[in-house]
Amino acid sequence: MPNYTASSLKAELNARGWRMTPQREKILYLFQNLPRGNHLSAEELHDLLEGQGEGISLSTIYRSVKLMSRMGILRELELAEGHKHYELNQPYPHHHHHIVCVQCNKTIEFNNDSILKQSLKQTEKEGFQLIDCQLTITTICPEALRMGWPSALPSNWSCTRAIADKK
Amino acid sequence: MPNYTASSLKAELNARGWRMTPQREKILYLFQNLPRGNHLSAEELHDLLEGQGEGISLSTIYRSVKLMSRMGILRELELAEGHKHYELNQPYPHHHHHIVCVQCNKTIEFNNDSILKQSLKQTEKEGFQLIDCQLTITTICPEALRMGWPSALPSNWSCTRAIADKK
DNA sequence: GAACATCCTGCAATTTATTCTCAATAAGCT
DNA sequence: AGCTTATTGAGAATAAATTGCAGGATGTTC
Ligand SMILES: [Mn+2]
Ligand SMILES: [Mn+2]
Ligand SMILES: [Zn+2]
Ligand SMILES: [Zn+2]
Repeated sequence: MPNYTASSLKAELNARGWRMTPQREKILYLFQNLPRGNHLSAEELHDLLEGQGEGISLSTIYRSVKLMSRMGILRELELAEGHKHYELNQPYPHHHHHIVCVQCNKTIEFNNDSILKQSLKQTEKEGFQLIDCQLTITTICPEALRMGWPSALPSNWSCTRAIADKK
Repeated sequence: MPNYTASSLKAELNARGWRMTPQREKILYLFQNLPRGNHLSAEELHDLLEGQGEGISLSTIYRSVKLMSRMGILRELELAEGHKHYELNQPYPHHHHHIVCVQCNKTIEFNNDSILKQSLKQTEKEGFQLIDCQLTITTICPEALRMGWPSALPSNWSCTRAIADKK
């Protein structure tokens, strides 16, 4: 995915029969200026824009992030929190993946070029067109492990078996 | 296949202060006998059990699949349909990943051992403990591409739905 | 194996994320 | 400018998922 500008976004929208709007431009701009590692929910995005005096209705937020995700401009993240998060979909070499702790939702990003490469290969082989690929690793973080996971952890729940039973 | 038995499931549950119940056993059994490539939502699981005369309340279904996912027995899939799906979490060499068409939700499974390997490496390097890893590739399928995606698609057109097994 | 503590289930009610409806507006085209 | 239609905002509607509670079941301890 290229780095979009207002006019390249407009071009891409128009090419598909869609329209450029101030709302879409503001959303793109916000994501492009978000520090790396930030993942916004629709609500958070709404509130952030609100705080900047750029009121955009929540309906439009939802419609926009969905559209922009399907266009490959944003990526829709399904981390472990019950709602979606969005971030800019950046091309190689900024493309990255996520490790998530199911105990505390801590999320860390990591780069791995070969995953995108293999995804592209697999996708082309099937005749599909890649929009995004995400490797999400669900884990228990070091803190939870230090606390004695799984037996000594506070009641709620814990995890048990890693599928890592060997090569 | 490294399947759980009723007694090994009971052992794991009890080790964490939880209990074996007929409901949990039936859910495990159902997933273990599900043809490969099937992904069940909570509702579908509920209906399937209902059809087998094994009525289990929907609340219990939800609670069970969540618990079993955190235990690493099931994996929770976030494909592009607005609700979660579940399948058995199988270790190498049955571990697999998914390609999904965002237009019609068609899903293809594929194996790729190096992804699990790299996930393990990355996870250990960070001091986390892996429960599951899923590479999800969001795409446009060949059918939708042939129909002129994105602009030329009739508003209610939809690809043929299928789940194809891939090697 | 009976008593006990507490975990689990089923049901209904509730929460929450996301989509939908529709009249008004505005973008893109000629 | 005028026309067509995509898009917006506001709220209602939908659907997935969670929760509170009372009765029932499970595992543990004597
Ligand atoms: Mn990220
Ligand atoms: Mn699968
Ligand atoms: Zn954690
Ligand atoms: Zn498709």
